[in-house]
This record gives sequence, structure tokens and C-alpha cells, in this order.
Amino acid sequence: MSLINNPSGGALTTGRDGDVVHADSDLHGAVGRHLARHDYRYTAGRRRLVDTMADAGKPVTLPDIISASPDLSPSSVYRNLDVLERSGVVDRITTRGDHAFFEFAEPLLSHHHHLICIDCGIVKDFCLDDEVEKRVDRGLLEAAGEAGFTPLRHNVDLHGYCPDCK
Amino acid sequence: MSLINNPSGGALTTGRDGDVVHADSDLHGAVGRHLARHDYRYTAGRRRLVDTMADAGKPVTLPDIISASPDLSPSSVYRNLDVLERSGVVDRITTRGDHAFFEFAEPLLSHHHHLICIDCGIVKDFCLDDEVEKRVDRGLLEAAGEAGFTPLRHNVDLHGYCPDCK
DNA sequence: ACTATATTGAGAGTGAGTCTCATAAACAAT
DNA sequence: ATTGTTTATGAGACTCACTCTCAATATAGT
Ligand SMILES: [Mn+2]
Ligand SMILES: [Mn+2]
Ligand SMILES: [Zn+2]
Ligand SMILES: [Zn+2]
Repeated sequence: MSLINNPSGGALTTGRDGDVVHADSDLHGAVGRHLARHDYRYTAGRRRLVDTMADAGKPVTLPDIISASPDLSPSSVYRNLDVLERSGVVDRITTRGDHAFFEFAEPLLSHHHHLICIDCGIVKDFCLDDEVEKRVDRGLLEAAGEAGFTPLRHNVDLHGYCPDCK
Repeated sequence: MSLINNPSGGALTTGRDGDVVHADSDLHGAVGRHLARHDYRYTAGRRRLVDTMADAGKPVTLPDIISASPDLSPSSVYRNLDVLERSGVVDRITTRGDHAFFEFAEPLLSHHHHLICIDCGIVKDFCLDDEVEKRVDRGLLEAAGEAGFTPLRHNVDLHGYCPDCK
């Protein structure tokens, strides 16, 4: 499975902090740096969690994680997903389904968006082309400015039926 | 307060079903038609709920609704929000906060998107200009096609800090 | 009015996620 | 290595947004 895997092809990315991370390379190093920056330790359990998510290669829920790695403790996984999110390693995807989804955050995974099935809840990654992305950013910046919001990130997701549920 | 209130100015809209609804006019008529189409009754409680949401003029949570109309029964409000959502009257906005937000759906409220405060959870409406909106739609359609998804609607939301929380 | 069906509301129930706290692991010195 | 200090772990209790149940009630059709 490939991290930093741009669904539309890119495989090399430059992080906010100047880190240049390559597909499949130094994932743990990058995660460790993020954690250290927030005074967290990169423990064995957190490594297991990161490996499990990397192996999945797609957004995962807690049941996904536990069934892939049954020896992990649910309460610790929840706690660690929170820690990883606070450290900028992981993004939480809140859908209408029972469970939240988690995936690696930028710059560990390149910028992309989500197709969400309103029936089974599956989440699939996709990319908008750079031109659209730029225009969206410009529109959002303008709207944020008018409303006095300080923008951090945006979501663009499409809700519909996946091939299995159609 | 104004329904069919396009944040960027429009005040007249044509619905999917050919209904032409004007600002502040015939809200109950339109809601009743949606419910009837799904074999639901437009009861007094549902009218109260619709009025409460219309009076709010912004996305509301269950506590918002109950504190504005304390005589409404929470279990019935939840059930009726579900009915209204199934009938296409209401959209549910799922955020990371404790409570879901609800607002009128298109075409009762014109197409728009959301600024979401990651601190206090407030949800504010905004519009993208039509050119950006068209390009996003085209990009989403393409991505949906490639993934075999049947597209229904899209969300574009910006997460950041509201003026009060910055 | 009468029947058939849909809705209501109070409260019980569900379950994803959080909290507690006693134990264990990680780090930083000696 | 040993010790001390801080942080993380995990089992289970707990929370609470939301759903379900079911007897009572409202609505629509005739
Ligand atoms: Mn994704
Ligand atoms: Mn809105
Ligand atoms: Zn599906
Ligand atoms: Zn705020």
C-alpha cells in the first residue's frame, strides 16, 4: 500500500514543515516527529495503530482497526486516534454512519476529498484537479473573510450511492 | 426571517418539482406537498417544528429547537426531523460536535455551503459563485463516474475559527 | 359517527465514544 | 543497571445523543 498516494497519481509531496516524504518511506519517522512536536511518545501501541491504518490504505473505522489488529485495546485505540488527530497525523471523517472514519492527514496523505455512500457509509478518496481546487480555495477564502472566519481546511464531499448499493 | 434566502442575494427559486416558491411565502404549502408525496401527514407538531426552524433562520440543533419551543416532545422532534429529512424538507448537517444540525433542504432554501467553527461548532451559511459551483459539479461528476458512484448531492464546507473563538 | 391508519410522548433502551484508575511502559537522569 | 518521574495502557464503568416501544391520541376517508 502506498502512503502519500495521490489518487490521481502523485507520489511525492512536500510537507508543511519542510519534510519531504516519499511513498512508503519513513512513515514512522514523520509520525514520530509530529508526536514529538506535541510532547507525545511514539509507543508500540501507536506504531501498531499507524501500521494498521497504513495497511488498510483507505479510511477506516474503529471496528476496521480492531478486526485487523484484534490485540489492540479499543479504549487505547480511541485515545490514540485522538492523540494522533491532535498531532496532525490523522484526520477524522464524520459521516452519518455509526462510526467515524480515520485516515492519515496532510501532508502524510496528499490533499483529496471523499465520495460517501449514503446507504452503506463507505468512504472513497478522490481528487479534484488543481484548477478547481484553486478556485474553491479562493471562493472559501472570500466567504471566510466576509464572515470573519479564520479558515483552516476545507471538505468537499459527494454523497451518493456506491456501486454495491445502487 | 427569510426562507429561500440565498446568502448572496437571490430571493426567488424554482424547485425540482416545478414549484416556484417565493421568500416567506407558502412554506407550509411546500412542506405539506413534500410530506404528502411520501404519504406522511402534516400534523400540528410538524407545523410547529417547521415554524421553529423557520424562525431560527439558521441551522439548528435539537436543544435549539426545544429551547425555542419547550412544549415540543424531544422524541417526536427527532422522529419528525427524520420524516422531514426523508421527505426532502430538511437536511441534516453532521459535524464533530455533540448534536447534529438541521436546516431546510433545497429547494426550500437555495443551494449554499457551510462555515463550521471547530471550537464552538457554530454553522454559518455561505454561497460559492456560480462559476466555481459549476466547476465543482463537473469535477465531482467525473470522479463519481470513475468510481461508479451515483451522485446525489455535494457538501463544501470550510472548517476554521469563528470570530468569537479566534 | 365509525373505522382504519398514522402520530404522539414518556420513558426504556442502545451503543459509540469517553473517563477512571490501578498497572505498566517510556524516558532521564544518575 | 537502578532509581525516579512522567506518560501510556486497558478493563470496565459511565455518558448521553439518539432510537425504540407501546398505549393513548389525532387524522383521513367513508
Ligand atoms: Mn480520504
Ligand atoms: Mn446551511
Ligand atoms: Zn454503499
Ligand atoms: Zn466558534
